[in-house]
Amino acid sequence: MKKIFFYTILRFPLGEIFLAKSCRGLSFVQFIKDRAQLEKIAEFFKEKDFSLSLDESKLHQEKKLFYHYFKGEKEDFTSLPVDFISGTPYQRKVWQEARKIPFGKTQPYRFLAQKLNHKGYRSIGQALARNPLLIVIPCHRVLRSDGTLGGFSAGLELKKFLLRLERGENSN
DNA sequence: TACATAAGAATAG
DNA sequence: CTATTCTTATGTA
Repeated sequence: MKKIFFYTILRFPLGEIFLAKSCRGLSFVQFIKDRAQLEKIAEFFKEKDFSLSLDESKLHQEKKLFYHYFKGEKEDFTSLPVDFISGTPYQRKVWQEARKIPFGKTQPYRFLAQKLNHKGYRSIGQALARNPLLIVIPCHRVLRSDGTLGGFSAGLELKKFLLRLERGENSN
């Protein structure tokens, strides 16, 4: 029996975002850079033998949250049910820890490492780079210890945009 | 099993 | 600023 996912695509100032959820919760949130990105996503679901079905109505709640968020309103995604469809146990631990970073705050990678009791800071970055739930898992709020941004899988521009948004400096 | 890689950090020069 | 070293999960062979 194939697992079924409902998806929709929503617009925001920098482009489009792909949302997918299962019956258990939100599973996938990705920035769409171009058409190739969409095909990669479709392939990912195909390889996992998951079926995708366009259904906006089933994602009504999530869409509302994102629209509010992009208007600069303080939104809290922590109570939203999620359903991880990828990731090792370690990665999921890092993701769950990262979700707890509140709106508008930033933390160094070290902060997450300390919570997990080790010094392999780089593996934290590796885990966040595979974050399947953009924004819901706020990896854009994780910076380097010296205050520089570090990296971002969906592009540093997006990371900067999200940080400005949360500081209410979304004028540029 | 062995080795290279990664969105880091601390330190020395 | 750059170079070096430490660290650890992960992917590849």
